[in-house]
This record gives sequence, C-alpha cells and structure tokens, in this order.
Amino acid sequence: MKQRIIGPEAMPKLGMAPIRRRQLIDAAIMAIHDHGLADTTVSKIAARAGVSAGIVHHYFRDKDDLLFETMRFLLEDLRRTAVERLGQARTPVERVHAIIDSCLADEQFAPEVMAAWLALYGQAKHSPRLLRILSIYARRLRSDLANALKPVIGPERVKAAAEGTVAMIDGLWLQYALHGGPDDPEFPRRLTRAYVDSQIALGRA
Amino acid sequence: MKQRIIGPEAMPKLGMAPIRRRQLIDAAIMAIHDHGLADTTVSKIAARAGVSAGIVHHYFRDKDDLLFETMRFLLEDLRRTAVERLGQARTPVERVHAIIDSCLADEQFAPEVMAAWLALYGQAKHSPRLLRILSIYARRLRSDLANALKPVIGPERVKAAAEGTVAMIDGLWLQYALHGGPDDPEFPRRLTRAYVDSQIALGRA
Amino acid sequence: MKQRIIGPEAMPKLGMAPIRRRQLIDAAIMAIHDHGLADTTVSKIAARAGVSAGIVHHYFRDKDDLLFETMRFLLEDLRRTAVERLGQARTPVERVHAIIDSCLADEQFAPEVMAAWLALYGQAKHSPRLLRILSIYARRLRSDLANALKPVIGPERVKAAAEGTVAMIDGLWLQYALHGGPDDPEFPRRLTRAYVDSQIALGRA
Amino acid sequence: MKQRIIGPEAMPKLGMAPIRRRQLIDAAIMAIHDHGLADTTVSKIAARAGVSAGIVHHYFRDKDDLLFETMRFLLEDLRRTAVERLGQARTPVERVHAIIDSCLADEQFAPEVMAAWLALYGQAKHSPRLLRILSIYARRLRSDLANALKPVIGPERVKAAAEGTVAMIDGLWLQYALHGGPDDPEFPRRLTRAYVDSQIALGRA
DNA sequence: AATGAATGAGCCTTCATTCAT
DNA sequence: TATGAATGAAGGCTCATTCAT
Repeated sequence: MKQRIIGPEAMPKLGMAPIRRRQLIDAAIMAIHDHGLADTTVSKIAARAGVSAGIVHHYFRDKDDLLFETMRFLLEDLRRTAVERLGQARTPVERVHAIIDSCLADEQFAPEVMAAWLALYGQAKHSPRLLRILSIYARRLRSDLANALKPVIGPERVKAAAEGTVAMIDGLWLQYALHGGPDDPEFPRRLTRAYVDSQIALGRA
Repeated sequence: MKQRIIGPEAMPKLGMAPIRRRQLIDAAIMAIHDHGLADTTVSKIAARAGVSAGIVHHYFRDKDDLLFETMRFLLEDLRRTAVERLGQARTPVERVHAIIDSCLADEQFAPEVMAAWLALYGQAKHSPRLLRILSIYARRLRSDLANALKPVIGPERVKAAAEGTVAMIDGLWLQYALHGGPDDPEFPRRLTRAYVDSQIALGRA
Repeated sequence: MKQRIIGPEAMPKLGMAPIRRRQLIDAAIMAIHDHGLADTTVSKIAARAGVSAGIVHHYFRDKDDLLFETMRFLLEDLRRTAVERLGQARTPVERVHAIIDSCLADEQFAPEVMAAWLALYGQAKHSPRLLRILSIYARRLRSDLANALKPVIGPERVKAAAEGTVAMIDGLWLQYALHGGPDDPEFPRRLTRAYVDSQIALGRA
Repeated sequence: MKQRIIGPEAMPKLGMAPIRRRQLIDAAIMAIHDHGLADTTVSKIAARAGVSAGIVHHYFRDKDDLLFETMRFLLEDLRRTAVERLGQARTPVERVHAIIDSCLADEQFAPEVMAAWLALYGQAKHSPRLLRILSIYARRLRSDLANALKPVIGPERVKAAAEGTVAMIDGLWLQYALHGGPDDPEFPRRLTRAYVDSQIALGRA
C-alpha cells in the first residue's frame, strides 16, 4: 500500500494518467484511514501521494469523483479476487468457500482497507452513485452464493442460508473493522465455513 | 421541517437544559440521516431543532461534543432496552433471545437510527472517546451473551457461539442499514435465533 | 482591588446602582489585566464581579460605556490624589513634588492599574470620548506643573521643563508597566525630582 | 484605499511569499491605525492589502502570527536604524545621540507606526512571544546606551543616567503617540540631548 | 434587581476549486 | 504535466445584546 509505483526522479510525460490515478486512490485510502472520511481533504490526499493539491483536478473531476473512484476500486478489487478464486473452485462447497475466503481474505483486514470500507458504508446512503455500485456488488455476492449453494441445499432454504452466510461474513468483518483485525485471520473463515456446513447439513436432511 | 417539538404556548425559561439537549440530539440524528455525517453542520442541526445555531454552544461544548452525546444516546438507548428485556427473561434461552430481540428491535431499523449508527461506526476509529464507549458496549454485549449461553453450551464452545451470534446480529443489521430496513422485521430475529438454536444443539451433543 | 464591597448574602434592593457600577468597574480593570483589552468580554467582567452577564446592561448602556467609565475612573482617581497632595503642599517645589508623587504613587504601579492604563492609551486614538477625557487630564497635568514651576524657573524655560518632567514621569511609568513594577517605588520619584531640581538650577541661573 | 503596492502589470506567481508577507504586515499596521488593535480583523487587513481574506493564511499561520510578525517588523526596523547610526558615530557623545535620534526619528512619529507601537505595548503583557522580543529590544537599548555613556560618566551614575534617558525618550514619544506628532520633530531630540548633556556634566564633576 | 435563555452578527479559519505560469 | 497562488464560500464558534420570567 505504501510502496511508490515509480520513483519521483523519472517522470515520463506520457501515460501518467493511470499511474497517477492509482497513486491518488491509494493516497485517498490512506488519508481516510489516517483522518477519517470527514477530515479527509484534497490537500491531505495530495500530500500523501507526494503531489500538489491542484493536480488532483487534472485526474479527477472533483473530490467526490476521486472518492467515488476510490470506493469503486475497493469493490472491484474484491470482485476480482472473488472471480479468480471461483474460477479455481471445482465443487459446490469449494465455490462457497472461495466466496467466504475472498470476502474474508487477509487483505480485507488491512487497517487502511477496513477504514475505507467503513467510510464507504457510512457514505453510501447519501451518494446515489455509491449506493448503486455497492448494491450491484451486494447483489452479485448473493447471487454467487445462492448459485453455489443451490446444488447442495434445497431451493426453499437457499435464500435464508445465503442471507445468513452474508450476515456472518459482514458481521465478523465488522467486528474486526471496529475493534482491530483478528489475531488469526483463519478464525473468521473457519467460523463462517462451519456455519455454511451446518446449513448444508440441515438443508440436505 | 421546522415544527417545534413542544408547543409554543409553554416555553419555560428555566430548566431548559435537558429538554434542549434532547431536542438537539434528536435533531443531530435526523441531520445525519438527511445529509450524512460529513455534511452535518451545526446550522443544519439547529435548523432541524428549530433553534438558532448559536444556542447549540450553550448546551454542548462544541460540535464534537454534541455528536459524541448523540452517539452515547444511541448506545445507552440500546443498552437500556437490553437490560429491560433481560430482566424479564426467565430461562437461559429466553435471555439469549432477549439480547437478539433488543439488538434487532424494530426501533433499530428506523432509517435515522441506522444512519447514525453507521456514522458512529465510521467515525469511531478516529475518535478515542467514541471508540471507548463503543468498545464498552461491545464488551457488555459479548459478556451478556456468553453468560446466557454458558448454562446451555459447553464452556469450550461458548466463545465461538457468542462471536458467531454477535456477527449474525451485526451482519444482518448491516444489510438493512445499507439496503433498507427489512420487510418483515421478525425475519432477522428468527434467523439469528435459528443460528443460536443450532449452536446449542451442537454444543449440547 | 479584590475585596468585595458587600457580601453576596445581603443584597439590599435599593441604592445598588453606585455599588454595582463600582463593582463592575473594578471587575473590568481586573479582566483587562487578566486577558488584555482585546480579550475582555462582558461575560468575563461579569464573572469577575460575581454577577450574570445580562445585568451589566442594567448599569451601563453597553460594553463601550462600561469600558469608558472604567477609564474615567482611573483618570479621576489619579486626579483626586493629585488635588489632595497639591492642597497640602506649601512651597513651589513641594507642589512639583506633589505632582510627581501622585503620578508615580505606589498605587499607579499595581499590575491591574498599569494594564488598564496601557489599554487606555492603546484605545484612546479610536474613541473620541476616551481621547477627550485623556486630553483634559493631560492638559491639567501640564497646567499644574507649569504653574508650580513658574515661580522658580524663568518663563521662557518653563514649558520645556514641564514637558521634560511629564516625559520623565510617563517614560519611567511606561518601563514599569511593560517590564514589571519597580523594586523600590521611591526610585522613579527620586529620579524625576532630580531632573526637576536640575532644571530649576539651570532655570534660575 | 485599495491601491496596489506593486503594479498590476507584473504579478509574478512565484516567490510571492516575501512580497505578500511584507504587504500584509504593512496592511496590518495601517489597519491597527485605522481601527485599533481590538477592531483589527483579518478581513480588514486583507482588504487594506488588496487581497482576499483567505490568502492571509497562506503566508501566516494565523492572525496572531501575522500580528506578531508585524510587531517584530517594527522592532527590527527600529533596531536596524539604530545599528546603522551607531556605526557612523565616532565619539561617545555621538553614539548617545545616534541612539536618541533613531528612537525619536521622524519615521517613529508616523501615525500608523505610533498606533502600532501603542498596540504592541498594550498587548505585550498578554503574549509571551511579544513580551519576549520587546524585552530583548529594551535590554539592547539600555545596553547600547550604557556602553555609550560609560566613557563620559562615572560608573556609579551610568545606570541612572541610562534609565533617565530611556524614560525621557519613551515619555516624549508617548506624548506624541497620544496627542499627535510633534510640530518640530527636532524638539524632542533636542530636549533629550539636553538631558543627557546635563547628566554628563553632572557625572564628570 | 437579576438571571439564563436566545438570537444574530461577525470573526477566524479551512477548503475545494481555478488559473497563470 | 505540475505547481503554488488566489479566491470565495462555508463552517464552527464567540459574543454583545435583548427579553421573558
């Protein structure tokens, strides 16, 4: 999170846009972690990225745009991980575990990431764009989970099981987001898998 | 928008402090819901309460103080409900249900309350005072839950069961906080109770 | 300066005006000493006097009025002392010494008094009322001094000697006002008397 | 009222700091003269300098910082003049006269400068930073004066003579600061030199 | 006479944004 | 591309003043 993409000594004039945008998004995540969303200013983000405040508006329409892109980055990063792991899963249960493991992956417990997600949650209701991408992500997660559970749980119980699993994932994550990451990051994953297993056992019967 | 909480006919000049403080706390909750914490200003809160912006500083040291008291009000309100319901519970399982039902009570799904809690969560990491009262509340909840589960679950499984239950409660609540309150507020309570029951069944064996 | 005129337990309803006014003037002097004129507020003055802020406007038109009366009090106090001492003086030289001794009397080196006088000086140019009473006082002082010197100094040198004496008085006082009262309050008086004596010696020749 | 110090044709965007700082210090002196320290606001200073109020905080930490730098400017300006004139003086008496002439130089009787010095005096007791630089200046002045007087006055009388001279300088200046600059700016210098001469005459004997 | 509640104006300061270089 | 200067709009907070009690 803190390594520089390229050194400050070599600044090619072309193709900087994606690099700078990514730099600024990283800086925004760090600034939110350091100061909280309410106290995150354009200047602080720019300082974190090692650039001047003015340049931010060359790469993003305005502050809101930068913050929106930051939130989208978080969501897409998570989605990418989930898709990757799902691609490697072979059985239904492996698919469920892939989802759990990507939602509760080690990276999701990085303090900067947790702070940014919490900020995203707090802000979503007051930003239609934010709410929209968050809802899309949430719908996909439920859909993936339901699809994975369908083969092993009776159709009338799938929805409740999926809801419960999402709740377990988010609830565990929230604890760590509020009170500090887990000593053993495997613990929440194990707990959630156990829940799913119990649901499958129940659903099969 | 600007209706007065208490009628204009009786405006006592003495002993206004508790009335005004409560008025302003209510207004703060509404303002957070309307604009989000980051865009909640003292003026907006005062307008919501139907008073001038200046008077806020007669009753609260500063904006942070008002917001802190608002958050504390939410926490104490929840705590009060939980203590009441626990007092009426007779069996261990009733005690567990009392906790679930107070955390997922209908009032907790009021849009204003959900918005304020989300804001509290997002802000806690950047306010020692906030984090402190939130941690106290979280510790009490876990303690209550563990005590209630102890008689019916083997000691080596109590902690995991309590953690799981808290996660289920928070996770379900979070879904509704983000995507709108439940159609049937009984549903999340039923789901959580089912989880606890399965844990008890597992724990007993 | 800090003793209460009357205790708070016995509050006669009649004839309070002069007492309260004097209390508030004393409190204003102390507040100016404590906080500086720029940071002296009505509330601070009222608190110093042990009354509520609102009551100040029963005894003074507004804050400016209170401060003006405070400054006038200082000037009249000094004038009263000078008149008293002049009345007891018998010879021309005694009259000059009386003026010196009243301007550099021990009371004039009280920290509260020095702070208030400095504030008066800084404010005078921006308050016509203040400048007026200050000028009257200054004119009287020069006049008294010239009259006292006339019998012992040639008329063509009286004015310069009076100017020099006033300068010596004010200059010495200013040092103490800025850097703390004199260890030996007799020292500045002696120095000024020596100056006058040298002027008389010169003037006589 | 709003004329720019430097022409509008050349507005360099780089290296504005020293120019703007000096502009703002000048504007602060004028604002203090116009309104008095208590009524000098950042907006008034900015308006005097022909810039927006916001920009003040680009060049000074806060209002206090600007006022402090303003006061320091006055002190350093005076000190610079004194050092220059002392450098040109050849004899002990010339050195004393150099000090007198710099303290009572024509520039010191400019209304804006006098108003700012008075404000400095009134504020010093309530600002440690201000008191500190004022004390340093005062100490240097006394030291310079004592050194200059040492060769021509017996050691046991040097201190009193220096004190008296400082008092004469400050006292005369104070008269003009309060009641308007001298018709003949040479007059106070002559009077002070006469005092010093009399002290030397006395000290030699 | 005295208080505390209440207001409204104004001040300092911050900050997103624009612009000339 | 990148910067720092500059602005203007708020925001938080203070405070003198008024008023009902």
